[in-house]
Amino acid sequence: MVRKTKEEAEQTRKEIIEAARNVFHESGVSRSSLDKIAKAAGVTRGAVYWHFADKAELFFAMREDVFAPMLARTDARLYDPAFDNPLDAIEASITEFFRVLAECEVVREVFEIMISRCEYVDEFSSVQEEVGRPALAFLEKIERMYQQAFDKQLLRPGLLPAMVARDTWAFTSGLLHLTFGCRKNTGLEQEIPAMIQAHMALRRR
Amino acid sequence: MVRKTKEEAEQTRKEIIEAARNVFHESGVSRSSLDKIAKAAGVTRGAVYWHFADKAELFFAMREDVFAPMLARTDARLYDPAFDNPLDAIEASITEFFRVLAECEVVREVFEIMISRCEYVDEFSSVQEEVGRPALAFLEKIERMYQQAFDKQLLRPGLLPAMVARDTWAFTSGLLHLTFGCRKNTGLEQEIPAMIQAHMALRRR
DNA sequence: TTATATACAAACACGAATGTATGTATAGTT
DNA sequence: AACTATACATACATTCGTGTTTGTATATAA
Repeated sequence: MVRKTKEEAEQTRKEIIEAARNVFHESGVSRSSLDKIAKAAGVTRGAVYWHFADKAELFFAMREDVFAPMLARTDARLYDPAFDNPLDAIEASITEFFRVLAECEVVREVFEIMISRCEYVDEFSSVQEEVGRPALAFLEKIERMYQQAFDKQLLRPGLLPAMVARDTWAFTSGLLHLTFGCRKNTGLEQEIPAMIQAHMALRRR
Repeated sequence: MVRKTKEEAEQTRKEIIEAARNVFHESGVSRSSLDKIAKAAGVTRGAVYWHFADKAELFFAMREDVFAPMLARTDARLYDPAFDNPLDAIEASITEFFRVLAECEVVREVFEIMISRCEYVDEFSSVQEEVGRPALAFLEKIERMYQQAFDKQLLRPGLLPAMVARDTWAFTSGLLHLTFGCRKNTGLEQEIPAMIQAHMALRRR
């Protein structure tokens, strides 16, 4: 029962990625042997090595599957022409990010793996850059939006776009990390939309 | 040349912890074999197993060495009676945290290990709780401080202590994570004091 | 129709890491 | 002075994971 059709092969590829996500999330990346992942996917290591060069490549594939759509969704809100107030766009974009995070378990698992179940050394140190780049990009995007808000006199007087952008940048990053770090202790997730709203209210005129 | 004196034994214990920190930081916790750590410390695995039950216990010891003093220093600022404005105390406490982080490489290495070179599963999942607890405690502390500021009418009108506390909480966490995530890309570290000041200025009357 | 590349499974070879058990010289203790 | 616990070093056994190689049935292209 070998030599599947192309569609079937693509299907097993997806199943391997899904299994990897589950095993990574359960055991951490380092302790997730390819054999464990293969068995979780109902295949052997042969199949895994056929589709992916090694564990790192499998990890990257898993990550890319959820990262790109996430960026697309948040950017769609950020640049939604329906908002004539840039501050509303920023708020909507961040809110959308955490909404997806709360609603989609796959996304949540991948983020949790990347935040607290992966060691960024050697082959994986590039992951940190790949995560850092969108983070930097996000900073630049919202700085431009805040600049627009500033030009439109929508920012509270005395506030500089660069500074409030960095503040929002840190706030967002912290919120993301805290959702995973202190998840069981608090009902933080329920409060997130209110926190985002309060954060933005701080800088509205 | 065995059976050292008690002081010498304590010294090798410290050297093992220091070696562990270096190796953890270089290779990540998972890929740091006890043999590698032992050799970095100039001893054999026998010595490591004599002082520590396993890698996790060694990790905990390394962490505790820098965590407790850090908490003491930031709390000292937070509760410094010299500040009659609680907002100044909060600002000083956070500033102090990042000042120590910038100045002390040992502290920086340990935090970097904990943030991006350790997988929080199995034996290490308890670490996440131990880190989450002080984080929660910090939230409660600054919420009380903000409450005092509120009572003294030092908070900008319309702001609720609980909300600004959470905002500062997320901001601080994000700043910490971003210093390691985007370190090489930007000169972020230089800007941190200004960012903290701007963050606090947002909520001052 | 035949040939070939595909999509895996199965087997192999190797290193690396762990935990433990044992050896041993000496600092402390009585 | 003799004894014992200490502070390691050394050796052993075992497990686990990886990368590669080989085998093989079949989809697919010619």
